[in-house]
Amino acid sequence: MLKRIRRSFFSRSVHEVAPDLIGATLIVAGVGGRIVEVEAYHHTDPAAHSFRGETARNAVMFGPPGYAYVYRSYGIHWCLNFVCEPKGSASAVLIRALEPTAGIEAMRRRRGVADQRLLCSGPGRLCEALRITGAHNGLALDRPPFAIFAGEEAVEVVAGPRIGISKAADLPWRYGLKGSRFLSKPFVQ
DNA sequence: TGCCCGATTAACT
DNA sequence: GTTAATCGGGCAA
Repeated sequence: MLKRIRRSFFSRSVHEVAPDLIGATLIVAGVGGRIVEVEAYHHTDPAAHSFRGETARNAVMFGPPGYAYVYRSYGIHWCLNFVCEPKGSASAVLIRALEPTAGIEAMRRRRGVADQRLLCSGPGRLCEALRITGAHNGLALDRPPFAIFAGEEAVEVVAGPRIGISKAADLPWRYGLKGSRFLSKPFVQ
């Protein structure tokens, strides 16, 4: 029986929410899969968008938890975050990879590739596969088109340094499902 | 106003 | 291993 995650799930520290999201299922308009990789971004962290204060782009991060923060990366891709902690904390979890479980044919059409491992293994790829754009910025995570379900069984979570950042690159705030073939990059031992 | 760089990806050599 | 695609934030002037 699938248990839907409510907005209150996100009103905790990103360091609790991030590993708890591994194994949960994210569905957007009927398409999605199991979350196998995330990264935590805290407002005291130089690598976080919210580190230098509120701007028009990151305003959603400064709002209440349980909402989607979507931003454009490298002018090309979209990246999806879940806002966490009490309002004003400006902390969020970046969703980096999914194991596709629902709407796989739709994902293949949108992504233009057949290999299931290339559909959602990366923050930009997963947004293209789920058709997430700036239009989703600020939407509640417990209302359509979003739906998030708790994992049905306990999973083994591994941690490591985050990817693609230059500041605070040593912090082990990337979390993944141990042994998953759908990670954007493997975790080093 | 102009310049640099980034929570990326795919297509190169 | 390297590079282009391409946009907005942040900072210097």
